[in-house]
Amino acid sequence: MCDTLTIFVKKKIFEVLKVSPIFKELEIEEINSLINNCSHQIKQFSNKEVLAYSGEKVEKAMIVLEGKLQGEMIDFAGNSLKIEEIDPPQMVAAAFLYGPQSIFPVNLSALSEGKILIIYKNDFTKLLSSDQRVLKNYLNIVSGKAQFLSQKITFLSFRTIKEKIAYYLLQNYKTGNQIVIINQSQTGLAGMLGVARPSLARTIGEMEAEQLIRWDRNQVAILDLKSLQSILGK
Amino acid sequence: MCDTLTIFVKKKIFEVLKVSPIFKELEIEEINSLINNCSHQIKQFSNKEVLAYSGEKVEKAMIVLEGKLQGEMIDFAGNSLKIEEIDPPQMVAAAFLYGPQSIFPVNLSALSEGKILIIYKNDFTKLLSSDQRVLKNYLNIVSGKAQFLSQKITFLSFRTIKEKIAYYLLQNYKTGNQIVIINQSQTGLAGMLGVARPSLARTIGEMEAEQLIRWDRNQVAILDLKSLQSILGK
DNA sequence: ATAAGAGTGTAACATGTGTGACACTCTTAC
DNA sequence: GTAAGAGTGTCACACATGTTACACTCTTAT
Repeated sequence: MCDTLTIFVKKKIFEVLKVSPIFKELEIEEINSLINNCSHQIKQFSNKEVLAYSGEKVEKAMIVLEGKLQGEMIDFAGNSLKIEEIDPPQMVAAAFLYGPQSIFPVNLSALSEGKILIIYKNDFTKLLSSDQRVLKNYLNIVSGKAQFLSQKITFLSFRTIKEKIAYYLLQNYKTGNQIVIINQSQTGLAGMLGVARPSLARTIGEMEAEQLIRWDRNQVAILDLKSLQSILGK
Repeated sequence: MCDTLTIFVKKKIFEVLKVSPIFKELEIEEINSLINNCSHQIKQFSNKEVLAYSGEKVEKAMIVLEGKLQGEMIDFAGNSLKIEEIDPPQMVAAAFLYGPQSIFPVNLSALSEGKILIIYKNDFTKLLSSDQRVLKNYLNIVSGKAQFLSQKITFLSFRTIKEKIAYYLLQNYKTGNQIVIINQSQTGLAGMLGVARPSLARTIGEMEAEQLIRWDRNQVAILDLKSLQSILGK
């Protein structure tokens, strides 16, 4: 019984890995042989468990197989600024495995229970050099992370909440459709933008009063595109 | 005469490239043969010239050979937030050559006249796959960039100017020496921290009144290390 | 020496945001 | 159906920062 369970679990794992960015364009058999050629382990984590602290050395590559993790910066007043959420089949701290420091920039904690695949750095390096495609994928991931962070800086550089909201909406705005879908609670968005939740609500209220937008749950209607743009363009 | 000049210039270029992070551990002859196997060009730029605008597509790898460049974000009030300076023999926008978007995150402008080496993306990709060491170097550079940006986020995440100052000083503080050297004017520092200049001066004044520091030109004496740390640690 | 320019100290004021509090709605599970 | 929890709207208050303005020092070039 334990055997069939193990087989079942393994099968599921490889299905997750197959759609993982790091193994893009590889077949399950290829992934299997690559993984089995380097030592690795599967770790179970529970909800709210902290998997790594900011400042800790990054010594292993981690890929989320099940559940959800989050990276958050703890500022020194004890408040936390959510940086990103990590779902399967994403890699954790990909941009911090190499480089001059290789130190966790955020606290890594679990938003639910789940599983991760762990490969130690040495083994991961071998894995990278053993397949050109994996290498190319990894490059794309790391560059993508840098771009994500750069994006984040753009956000934090805005002074007012109104600017942040305008920028966020215009980023997710597709021409032709006046509705922007927010797949996040207002509370979550506040964390994302690095502002206090009541302040966000207040500003949203102001922007509704000005007839710029209509905020409905997770749907936001853009009422006055030009004025919204002029908040940023002025 | 033109020939000897060319040879002289070429020699100088390869000396710069030899100490460049991307060609670390390679000999001049190896670099020469790698470069000559892919099409490239040398571009002269003049002071204050803008080499790339934020949002533009990144299609080429650039390495600064001479002079100084800067990346700066222009916020929508027209103020600029300096992000980093790029000296020879650094690579420009290394983290934005690959990845899902490959778009310049900042305006790239010249702080002096100088020269850059340009290699188009396709050729650069070939270069990467043709030498394992170059590839490894590139990985380190890109990861380093991500880490730099992450660092920057730490800065921008601080709420108060006092926190920013404390963080900045403690970062540049070497144990044993109570004096931190600021190689920047107060005005420049204000730009770096993303705050208004009078506000910075005011806060410095407050911190001097509290006997935390003594600010003298570009020398800052740390008077009360523990209290300074507790600004961040609280 | 003198003028010009950059960098600095400082003040009064306006404003945007965080804080803490409370009531209300909506969802979910039992 | 009901209770618990998460998410939301809103308020009064405190406070940190930007803004604008002016005077002062220091450096540099003429």
